[in-house]
Amino acid sequence: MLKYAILGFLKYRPHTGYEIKQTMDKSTGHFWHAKQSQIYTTLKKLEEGGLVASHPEPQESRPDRRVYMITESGGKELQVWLSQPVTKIENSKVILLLKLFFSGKEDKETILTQLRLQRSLHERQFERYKTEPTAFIEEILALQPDLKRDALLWEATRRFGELHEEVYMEWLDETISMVEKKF
Amino acid sequence: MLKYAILGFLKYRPHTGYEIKQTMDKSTGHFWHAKQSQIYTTLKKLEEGGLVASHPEPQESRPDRRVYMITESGGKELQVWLSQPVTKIENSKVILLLKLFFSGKEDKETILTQLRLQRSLHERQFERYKTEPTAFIEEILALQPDLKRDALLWEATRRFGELHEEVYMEWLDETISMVEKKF
DNA sequence: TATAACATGTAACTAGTTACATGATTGG
DNA sequence: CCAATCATGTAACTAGTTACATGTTATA
Repeated sequence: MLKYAILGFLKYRPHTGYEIKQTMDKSTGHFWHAKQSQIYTTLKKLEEGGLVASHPEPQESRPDRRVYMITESGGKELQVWLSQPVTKIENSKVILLLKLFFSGKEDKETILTQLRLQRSLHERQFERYKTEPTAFIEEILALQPDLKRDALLWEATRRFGELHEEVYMEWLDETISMVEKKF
Repeated sequence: MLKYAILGFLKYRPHTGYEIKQTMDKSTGHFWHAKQSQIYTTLKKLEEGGLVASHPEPQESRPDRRVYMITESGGKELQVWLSQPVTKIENSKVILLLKLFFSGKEDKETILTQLRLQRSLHERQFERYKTEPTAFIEEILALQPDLKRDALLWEATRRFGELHEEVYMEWLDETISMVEKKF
């Protein structure tokens, strides 16, 4: 899938591997991410398959960069993927829930510490999703006002993250007080 | 991580690989799942590491089963894992959002079809989370009333799934009407 | 009579993570 | 002067998926 994320970013403009990582972290970070190393290996595979093309760009006083562009065939592959509906819901993996599920023999305080730590982590994340992707969207829209439709969808994905963090905190609060009372 | 899920189930009672798959689907399915093949290979690795032990159980008129039990060392490893706090929030991957993010050039109807299909899938899933794990919890609690504490936590994880599906639907409705109006 | 459920496993593959290796420049 | 940023890549590994292989029995 990272393949399509990369093609998607390159559709807007050429990127180096390093830049893809940065753009990804600032925009799709809360629903799609990748390590730098995986980005480089995937770019290589994409180039072998003719979906992207690259050229080295010498820089003064900086290491050389390799700039990647999407090819016509890459554009088509992206388009086909985008037009296909997602026909199933993905089963996610949540380590916290797995641990909690098997924690019946743990003592009350261990569980509460666990849940309270998560509460603070998600609170921070919630604040992030309200500012970071918003800044990203406004920044790009100021330079390219023709991306209004894109920006509406970007905002929708940001909103998803916000709602999810909100409900996560709600659930943590609910669960913390349940454990406090009934354990 | 599947390793810990398996140890967790074996802590309650011995299971065959086949049974682990079934139990997992009915209980942790919405936040932890695995393919049958992965369960078998993981059991094998766990046995090599001495964390579980197995013996074959001949059956009349059925293929033989291999029953796995947790060992003392396996119990300890589980215990250590359970007591460690989860110190970061995991970055999830949501294909639908990735697709939506790059769909600025798709036409309105393609996007709406996509979102409406998801709406119906999540509605079905929502109904499931309200009944399936509940039935599982009650079934076990009827046989083993000493698992009351465990059952409280199981119910909390079920509630998480319910809340998440609810907010997912909320977001889909919000996004569908946004696309209808502004695209 | 067909298909779902029971039952176990291997092989090949794809995806993703961690660790290593290298090295210049800028800002505090 | 130290940490962060810029910049690219490989190797080894872990996790997970797909496909293949085999065979019985209960049930609709």
